[in-house]
Amino acid sequence: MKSIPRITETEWELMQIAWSRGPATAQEIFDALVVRDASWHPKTARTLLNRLVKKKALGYRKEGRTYVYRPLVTEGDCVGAESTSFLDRVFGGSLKPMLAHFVEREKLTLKEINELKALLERSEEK
Amino acid sequence: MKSIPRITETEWELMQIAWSRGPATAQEIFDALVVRDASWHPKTARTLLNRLVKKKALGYRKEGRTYVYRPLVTEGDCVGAESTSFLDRVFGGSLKPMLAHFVEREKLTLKEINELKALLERSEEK
DNA sequence: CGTTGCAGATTACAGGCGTAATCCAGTCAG
DNA sequence: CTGACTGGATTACGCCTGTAATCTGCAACG
Repeated sequence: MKSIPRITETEWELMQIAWSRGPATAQEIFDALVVRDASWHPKTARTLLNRLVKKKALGYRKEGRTYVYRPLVTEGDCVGAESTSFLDRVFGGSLKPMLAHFVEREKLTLKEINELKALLERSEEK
Repeated sequence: MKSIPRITETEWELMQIAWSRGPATAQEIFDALVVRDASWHPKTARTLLNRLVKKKALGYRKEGRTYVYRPLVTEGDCVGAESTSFLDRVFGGSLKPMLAHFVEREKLTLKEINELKALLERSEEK
C-alpha cells in the first residue's frame, strides 16, 4: 500500500489540474493555472512541478524535448488523506459534529438537502 | 472583525486543551497533553505556547510567578476558518461532494443516519 | 547567604514552503 | 556557424514548523 505524499495548499492547485486534464506538459499546466489565477509565475509553477515529482505525486515521460507530467496518486487517495487529517485535527475524528457543522454553516438549497437525504438513505442499505 | 490566526497541526492540540479546560498554566496544559500523547516534551510545549501567544491565539495573565494562558480566539472561529480552507482546497469549495465523500467513506450507524436526517430537516425549515 | 531548581525567554537547527532568479544545454532563425 | 530563445536543472532566500537545548532570574532549601 503506497503512502500518500503530503500535498500543500499551493500544490493542490497543480494537482487539481493534473487530475482533471490528465497527462500534460509543464506549459499546459501553467496555462491552466493562469486561467484560474493570473498571478501565477511560470518559474513558480515549474518549481512546484519539480517538488511534486520529488514527492512522487507526479511522474513524467520525456516526449521529444519536453516532459509530459501525469499524476502518480489518485485524487481520491489524496482527498481521503486530507479528509482524515482534517477530521482528526479539527473535529477530533468524529464525523457527526463535522457534518453538523457544515450543514449548519451554509444554507443548503432544498434540492441539496434532498440529495443528501437520498445519499443517507442509500448508505443505510448496506 | 478580527482575523483568525493560522493554527498548525501540532498547535491544534494545545488549543483543544486551552478551549476545553479554560484558563490554565503551562504546567496544566502540558500535563493534559501528556495524557493524550506521552511523547510530548515540556520544552516543545512551551515553545508552542509562546508561538500561539505571538500569533494572538492565546493570551496570558501573570499569576504570581507563572502564567495562566487562555484562548483569545474561539474554537468556533478556528473551526470555521479551517473548514473553509479545507473545503476550498480539497473540494473546490463545493459542499455537497464533500459531504457525500464523508457519508460514503465511513459506515454510519443507523442512529447517526437518522440524526443527520433530522439535522437536514431542521435546516430545511429556515 | 549561597546553591539548586523551576518558569519563562532566548537561541538552535534542519527541513518544508512560497516565491522566484540564474544557469545550462539543445534548437531554431539568420 | 552563431546568437537568441526556451525548457529543464540548480540555486536562492526568508519565513514557518517541529523539536528541543541553553540562558537567566527569582524563590525556596539548607
